[in-house]
Order: sequence, then C-alpha cells, then structure tokens
Amino acid sequence: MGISVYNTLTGKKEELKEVHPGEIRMYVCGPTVYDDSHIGHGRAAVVFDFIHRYLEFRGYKVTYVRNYTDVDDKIINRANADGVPAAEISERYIKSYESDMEALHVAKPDFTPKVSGHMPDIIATIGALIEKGFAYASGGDVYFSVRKFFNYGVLSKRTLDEMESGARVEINEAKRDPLDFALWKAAKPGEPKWASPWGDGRPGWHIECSAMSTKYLGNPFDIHGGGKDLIFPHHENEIAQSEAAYGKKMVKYWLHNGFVQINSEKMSKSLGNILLIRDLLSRYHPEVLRYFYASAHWRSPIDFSEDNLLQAEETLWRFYSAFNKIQKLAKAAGEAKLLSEGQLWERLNKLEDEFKEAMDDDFNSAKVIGIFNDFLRLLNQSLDNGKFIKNPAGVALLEKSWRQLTRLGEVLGICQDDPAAYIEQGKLKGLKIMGLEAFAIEKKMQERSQARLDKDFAKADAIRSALLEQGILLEDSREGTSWNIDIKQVHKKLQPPGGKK
RNA sequence: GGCGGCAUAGCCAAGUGGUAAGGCGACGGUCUGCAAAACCGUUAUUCACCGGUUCGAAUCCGGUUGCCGCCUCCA
Repeated sequence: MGISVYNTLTGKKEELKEVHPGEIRMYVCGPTVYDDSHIGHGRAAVVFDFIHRYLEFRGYKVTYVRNYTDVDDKIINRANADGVPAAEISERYIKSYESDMEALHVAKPDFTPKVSGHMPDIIATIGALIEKGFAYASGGDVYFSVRKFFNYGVLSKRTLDEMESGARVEINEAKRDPLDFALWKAAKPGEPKWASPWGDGRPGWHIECSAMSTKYLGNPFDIHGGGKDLIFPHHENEIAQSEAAYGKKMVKYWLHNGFVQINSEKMSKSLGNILLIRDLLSRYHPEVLRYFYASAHWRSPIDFSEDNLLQAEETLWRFYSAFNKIQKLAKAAGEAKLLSEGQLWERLNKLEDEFKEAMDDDFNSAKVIGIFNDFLRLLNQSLDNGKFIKNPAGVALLEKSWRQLTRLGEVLGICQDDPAAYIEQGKLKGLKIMGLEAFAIEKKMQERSQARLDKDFAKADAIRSALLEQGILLEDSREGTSWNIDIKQVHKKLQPPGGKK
C-alpha cells in the first residue's frame, strides 16, 4: 500500500503516484510579506512541513518550493503608511517570516523564490498567454480571458455563469469580461515598477506562482499546497494560466489545509484576534505548537484556545517526563543487551508500521498522536515496574523505545529535544514567570524533608501547600523529593484577565 | 443568492460498509504518612435529526436543522 492523499481537484482520496519515479515535486504558496506572521501562516507551514518530511521519510527525493509574494498592493500600502520603500517592507517581513519558521523548526524548502527576482519568467509567461490568444493587453494592463480557457472552474467547482450571477466584481473598462483577471498592472505614480512589452508595471497576483512553479518544477508537478482560502481565485487562476500557457496539466494533487480559529471564531484583523507566531512562541515551546497542529487532521479547522494549547503542553510534558526517567536510567545502567520479549518489545517492533499506516492515509497526524500516546502508556507501565527497570536489558529496551519515538517524531517535529533540557527549560520558564528562584524552593524542600523525618507532617504539608500556591508541585518518590512547575498556574498568570473563554 | 465543507462523550479528536483510537476532565483503585506523578478500572448500546439502500452504516443515497468557509485581500 502506498500513500493516499485527499485531492481538492477530485474531492477524493487518491493513491499518490509520482510524476517522476522516486521523486516528488511540491509547491506551496507562501506568505505575502507585509506583516508579521500569524498562527494561520504557521499552520500552513507546519502542515506542509509534516508532508515534506514524511515524503522524505518514505524515501522520496523531494523538491520543495515555497514562494514569497513580495510585490503586491498590501505591501505598497504598508510602505506608504510607514513612509519607506516597498522593498524595505518586503525584506523586513521575509526576515520576520524566516525567523518564525526557524523558531517553529520548519525545515527549509529547497527554493524560496520571490516575485521581484523572477520578472523575466513572469513576463515570458504573460507573453506566451497573449501569443496563444488567452490574454490581451488593454491600456497598459494585461488580462487573462477566462472564457477562452475551457476548464475554468475545475478546482473550485463552479461555472463561469454561476460566478457571473453572483459577481461582486468592480466595473473595469479595461476588461472585456468582468471575470477576467489581471496578469500585468500598469504602474501608477510612486509604485514599484518593472519594464515590460506592455509598458512599466508589475505582475498581477496569480501569475507569479504559475511562472515560478513551472521554472523550478516543470509541468505537471506532483503537489501544490496552500490554505483553503486560496482555492478560489488564486489556485483556479494558476491552473488557467499554466495550462493555457504551457499546454500541459499543471498539478496532479491539490492540497488545501484547514483554517485556524480562535475560540471558535474566525481569526481576522477586523475581529482583532490575530495571534502572531512569535507571541505564542514566547509562551509555548515550539514543540507544543507542533504537537497541537499535529493533533488535528490537516484539512480540518483547528481551534486555538488557551485550554487546547495547555492540553497539548501537558501531554507533551508527559512524554518528556518519561523520556527523562529513561535517560537517567540508561545513563546509570550503561550498555546492555536488549530485552527482546514482552509487550513493550512487541509493540516497539510494530510502531513504525503503525506510524506509516497512519501517515500513508492522507498524512493522518492526529492518528499518530494517538499511537504515540498509546505507546507512552506502555513505556510508563514498564517504568512503574521495579523489576523491569532493575534489569539492564529492560532499560536498554526502554531507551530503544524512546529513540524510536524520537526517530518517528522527527516527521512531526516532536520529541526531538533532549529530555533533561526540555524539562529544565520548562521549569526555568515557569520560575521566571512565577517570579521564583530555584534555590529558595530547594531550601523549602530541605526544611520539609527534615520535618518529614521528624514525622512532623503538619509542618511538611504546610510547606507543600505554600509552595503549591506559588505554582510549585512537590513529588516524593523513593529517590527523594523533586519539584515541578504547575503549568496551569503559570498560564493563568500569563493570560490577560478575562482573555480566556 | 451561488458553490464547497463540517456535525462523533463534559471538552479536544481519530475512525468512509462489519459493529466506536487517543488525549484532557471526572469518579473508583494501586502506590504514598498524606499528596503529586505514574499505572489499573469506570466514563458514547451510540456517532445532529428523519427516511432509504444493505445480511450489516458513524461510514453510502435523499431530505431537514445547525455551524463554518469561499464567491473581495487572506495560510
């Protein structure tokens, strides 16, 4: 069984059959760089990162292109508002996006082309469209004639007549048909412009992706991705342009990720509920975000709420707590032959197949999360078993199990940190937020340990509840007492009052 | 108005023809001086509603209701 993917073009899951054997070429619409990126951009990037990494995990040679739209009305508006050149705006927000992507551990695409760097390709594509009769120049603009392209509407599944009846298209004298869209826009004073056979101007929004995807990937290529909102008009127009210009099918599989909602509402500037990636990353470890993104299917809407993120954080913490225990045991036990029997051993041997089965089925990361949690329970069962962890072979099996979760988790970008470091950063961050110092906690813990030795449990319990009120949980075990951060209290403190639903 | 999608327990969320994964929460238990953590057990006879197809449907078909997205910039 191979990989199956849900294709917007057909509305069905289909078996993934690559155009070139052993190779997958994919193009994903990146951001228009006029502002800092929000968690919706983050989701698109992370979802296609899962897909990118999984295809590589499955042995494909993947060529991944994600573009920047750096020539656009919104950028020009922003530049005018800030009183700086448009190029400065786009450059600033490309840097911002790249730093967010790095922070989210999104693997770099092979190419990240910009519109401004591909004018000759874009102009050539427009030229070809005019030559073949699909486009016409009109007063310094160039338009694509949608009625000339027989297949217009295949992706968004609507007909030109339907569009026309519901049209809310502005009247534009230059267009022959109100549904025609711009390939080239004549420059207005003060706007960035490039020379072209139709006069100075700049490309329309959609043509860049046709020109650049063709340049880097050829036609047809395997996967084209983007947010659901791009289906119409952006991707519909891309198909029209590419297929008209090059006379070949453009893309085999169209993948569209679901939207992010905030407390079940649409995230939008007008609602004022935009959550920036960097704001979230100031409060959550990047793996928490990735875990959260992975916990829903990539095509479904996903609801960002503090409760949901908190849940992701707690569950991820369970993984790292277990890994932390395993790591310590492994260091103490040293090299040993692997225990090759029992439930854990058997499940470990099946884990990769389970993982593949889930991911092969339309990249079902949510199912993988379920499988991982199931496996974690087995790990904890063994960790609870005194005999098991005294046996070096058992410890070796635990370590191997942890390594396997790390190996498979790489595709989703979770379980990649050093456990001790992960736990440590979580505790340090918590302390900072709660305004506490580790040595003060340790001092209290010593006092409490003495009280416990003296059997003065009233005093010991008083110390414990005092710490708990400050957000510190104490955990007694055979090896002694350790402290932990009460994540819920930390986040309560972080949340603006009344900001949570 | 047109087009597309979604509706699974208190909450989050898998499951597209064979009798409901996983997480959070809650409750009971083991462990503990007591807790916490971890583990064990319980927590949806049922998948918005109505009808149909089928030996059999959360899964397919038709209808109803509700929610969301797109049709204008948007990941």
